[in-house]
Amino acid sequence: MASIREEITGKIRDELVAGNFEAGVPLRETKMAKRFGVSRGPIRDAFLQLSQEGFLAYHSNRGVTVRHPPALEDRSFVASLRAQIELYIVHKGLGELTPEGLDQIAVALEALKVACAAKDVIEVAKADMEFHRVILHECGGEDFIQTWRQLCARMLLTYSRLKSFDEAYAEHEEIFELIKKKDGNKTLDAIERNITIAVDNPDFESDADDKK
Amino acid sequence: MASIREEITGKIRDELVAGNFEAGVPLRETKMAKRFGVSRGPIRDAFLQLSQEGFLAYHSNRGVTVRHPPALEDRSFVASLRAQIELYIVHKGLGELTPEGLDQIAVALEALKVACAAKDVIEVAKADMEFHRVILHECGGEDFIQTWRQLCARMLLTYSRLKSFDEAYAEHEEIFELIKKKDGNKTLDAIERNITIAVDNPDFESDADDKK
DNA sequence: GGCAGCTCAATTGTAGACAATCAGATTGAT
DNA sequence: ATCAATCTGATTGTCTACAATTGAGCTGCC
Repeated sequence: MASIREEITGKIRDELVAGNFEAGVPLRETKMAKRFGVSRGPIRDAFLQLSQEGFLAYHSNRGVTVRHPPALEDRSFVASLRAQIELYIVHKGLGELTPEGLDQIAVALEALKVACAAKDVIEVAKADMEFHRVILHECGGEDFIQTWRQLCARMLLTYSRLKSFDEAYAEHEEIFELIKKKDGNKTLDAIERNITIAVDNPDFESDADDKK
Repeated sequence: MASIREEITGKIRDELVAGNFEAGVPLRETKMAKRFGVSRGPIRDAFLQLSQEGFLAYHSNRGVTVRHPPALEDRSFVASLRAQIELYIVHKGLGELTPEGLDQIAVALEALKVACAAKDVIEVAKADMEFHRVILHECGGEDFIQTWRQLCARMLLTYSRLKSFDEAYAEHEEIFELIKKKDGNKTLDAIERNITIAVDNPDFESDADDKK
């Protein structure tokens, strides 16, 4: 069973991904503690962790605020870094992928299928990342997951799958099929397309952030 | 004045960089708390933060252990990611660098000079990173610093400037001079060389880490 | 009116006590 | 002797209370 801190961290993270909090507004330890019916301790830990993950901005003695998404011009760079990590790990670990690993990936893909069918954007975002995470994990990329997570966090602050849900799922299904075939080159291509394609789309509000 | 948590985090981080703790051994909250004469609260926070930064490995209900350095084969990839971030930020922000910013960089460079003169490897490592950090900061790269920090942490777990102290300093001085001239291309080259050159050197113990 | 300094409520930072959890040792049956 | 269940000491997880810090509003002087 997960600790309170982990549970809370997950729940708050979900809400941040869902966009329930406006960028820049402060989150109060007391308020969150009351809301979840726990003491401030675990909330504090969760805030600290989410700050490190890149979702919140920590201000000494003044609490945390919801972090602004990256500037438009930086987003493709973030995506590029994330893609590089995934490609590196999959390239390295695809060979040693175990049948059990494949099963795990299949489970994650199934979750994505359900989320897409339900047209639940938040669940799709979570399942999308989880699918990629499982792949990295099974390919032995544990060492890079923290950094990968930070980059994902930045992307999730403006998650926007412009394609239809069906297409989004199809993309990931293709990746899975290629992984099963252990077709290295095609797998890498498919992953790269999947990560970078969603970024180059300026048909969203600019989210003009005021620095500081 | 910094909070206890921040002070403790810094001190433990320094010791980790210095290699005072062997990889894999657990750090105990109680022991640290006694050692620094504070309660477990700030220690806990520090452990959590250092885990996120990549220095420690967090195990649920079982505390933290000193993280193993990245596998040899992964190190150049880590360096590459770090270099890309620095290059991207400097490329973007070199133009808007203010005179005050230049002063800040000069201060950091001076600290590196002192550390090199003293032949204090730990201080050199810290000053080296701080020099780069200030540059990123002054070039408006605040948004990427957390990720950059993680990558640096991985590199610091096996910091080894094989060159002489004088050469190490000279490299950074060159970077500073090029920045002053706002010579974009040459600056980027110099930074890239500085980051990646220290990695391709297998004349160190392998640090053969057992996974898990 | 404008501004320096003060006051105070709100909020985060830290301490210390208690509860939950885990790994290793002990016990006991087979 | 082997192995599973239990016990136990050490360690982390959480809670409550208190201290320190911040920023906003007030006060009074110019």
